[in-house]
Amino acid sequence: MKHFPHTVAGEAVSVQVPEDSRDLDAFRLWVRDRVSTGEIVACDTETTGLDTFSPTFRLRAVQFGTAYEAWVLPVEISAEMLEAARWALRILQRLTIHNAPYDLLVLDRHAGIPLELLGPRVIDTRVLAHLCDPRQPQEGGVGLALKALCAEYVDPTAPDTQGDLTAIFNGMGMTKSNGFAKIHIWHETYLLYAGLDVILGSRILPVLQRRLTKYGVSGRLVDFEHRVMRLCATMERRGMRVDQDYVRGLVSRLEDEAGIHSARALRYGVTSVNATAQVSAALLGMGEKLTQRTPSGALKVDKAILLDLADLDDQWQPRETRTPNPLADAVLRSKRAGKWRTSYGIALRDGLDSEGRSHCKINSLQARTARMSISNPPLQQLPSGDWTIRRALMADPGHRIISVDYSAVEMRILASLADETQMKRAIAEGRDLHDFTAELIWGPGFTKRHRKMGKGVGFGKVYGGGATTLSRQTGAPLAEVQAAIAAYDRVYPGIKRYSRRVQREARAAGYVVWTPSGRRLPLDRDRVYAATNYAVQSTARDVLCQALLDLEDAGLADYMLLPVHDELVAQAPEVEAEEIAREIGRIMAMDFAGVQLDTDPDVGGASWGSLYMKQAGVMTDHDSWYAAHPDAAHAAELARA
DNA sequence: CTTCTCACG
DNA sequence: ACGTACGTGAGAAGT
Repeated sequence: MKHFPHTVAGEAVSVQVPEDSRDLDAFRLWVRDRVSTGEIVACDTETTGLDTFSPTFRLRAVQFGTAYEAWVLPVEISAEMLEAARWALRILQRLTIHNAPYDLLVLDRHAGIPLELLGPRVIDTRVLAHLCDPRQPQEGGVGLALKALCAEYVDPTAPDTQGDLTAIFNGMGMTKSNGFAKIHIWHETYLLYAGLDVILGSRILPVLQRRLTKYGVSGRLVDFEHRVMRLCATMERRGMRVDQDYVRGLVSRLEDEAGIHSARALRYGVTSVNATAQVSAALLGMGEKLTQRTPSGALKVDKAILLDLADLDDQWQPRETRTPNPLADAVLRSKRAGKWRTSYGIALRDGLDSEGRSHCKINSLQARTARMSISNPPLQQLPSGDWTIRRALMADPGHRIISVDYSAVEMRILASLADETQMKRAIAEGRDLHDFTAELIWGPGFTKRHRKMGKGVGFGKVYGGGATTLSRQTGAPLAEVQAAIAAYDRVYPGIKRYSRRVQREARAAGYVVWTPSGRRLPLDRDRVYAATNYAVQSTARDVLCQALLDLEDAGLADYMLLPVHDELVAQAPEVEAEEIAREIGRIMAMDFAGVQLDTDPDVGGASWGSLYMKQAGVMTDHDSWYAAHPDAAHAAELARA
């Protein structure tokens, strides 16, 4: 047995590392004691990296611990060691893990402990930390990292285990990314830190629980978030099939396209299209005027500005308002192709599991407002105006892709929270909200432009923006925007009233917005106007999460693939896809405090991209299911027109 | 590491 | 009294 004494918060603690069968007997005795006392045991894993689903990934150690004692099981050295860890994971009824989805998926895939078995017994301290304070360090919060939480609440002198190990890796000629795979399993600091992490995890749990009680965050919300976390972990485990041949072709096409347009840019002296200083200098040299500046004072040359110079509208169609600037055009096209190639093409090409599936990370509780985020690859941010990227993602063989989204969910939630009579009436009557708004303000003869303005003002309300920004965003004259906002406030008095109230209540509560779900959202003192947005965005997120749980209760969890803010992407076998989509839509639809939240189910073909194809010919040419069902392609074209 | 840009809802 | 656009993840370039 290896034994490392250490100090945490001025108290002696001990890290034990079994080396053989006899040592494991002592471990088992310790585990039995923990079972009989009913203590919550902290658990953690050490692995070769973060790419849980990669074919080269390995589990190296499994740790268990309480406030004073940790056991580090180097499971990679023997089947017996792994079996002891598996036994402990099965027998321990109450565990705590920091960032549980990671370890749950590691143990599910690499230790044969099903997520469904272990998940319900785990309290995730990262979830508790988010419910206490969702702010990241850069936003003035403690953050959600175990290290930062412990420095704040347990022991400011506790070592930065991750950071220190990185330094050790560097000193041994390894990097942060390969060090966890290469460092020797008996490296003493590695083992000590592996043990300290569970001791710290064990100590942070009661601190966070007390804070939640103090703040008045309900146990119901804690349970809700744990269920959502587990359900998202099952989606992460399922992953999504990638059409690898298609992706390789896509990457190569985008590479060619980026090359052609960067060669065009080179003719104007721009050697790197992503170097904004080069681009702005070259444009000035061509006689263009650049007036907008970035926060740091540099000349701004973003997409909107380049589209103007290239005489293109936001759909990249010629506007014929000026002579197109060829450099602006080349930079735009080269940058887009380059970004799509690296951020989406290569991200989807690499990092797949052995079956060619992509397992994006679903962070079920991430943003300031509790919104989810998705990374590696960022599947929530794939281009939606064009089907070519999403075409790479496929339903399982014999299945079709389904998407069910909420209609104007944030506006509807705002109407409900604000109890805005007119708006609620429009929703109840099934009216298009932006048409209704335009008609209220400008009368039955309202134009498309009026509708767009009304919609923009609505967004401004949701975001807490003002006339200046809206005018800048839409390009509409300031006076016109101001008039529209005034008219909006006149026809929807409840919205302004609610906005004032939620800001007043947030100030009174110590700069905290409380959502209907009982979530506390700290507010920046100098951005109190964001209160409305926080309440609306966070509530919309809670609505989708409740819907996910309702779908699970209805036995539909196996069909889910990915949540996307106000939408669920799913799949179902061809023969029942239409029916499953309707059923998902029916269950997701709900009454939210007197306002109906409607859903819009859509069924595509074999690829996610098929949902974004507008013409039947494109569907039959580029999606295998539609190729075999051309009549359905024509029906889909009509439905999407 | 920061800045800028760009993809999404 | 007045006005404030919300939330993410990621790559490239430059310091």
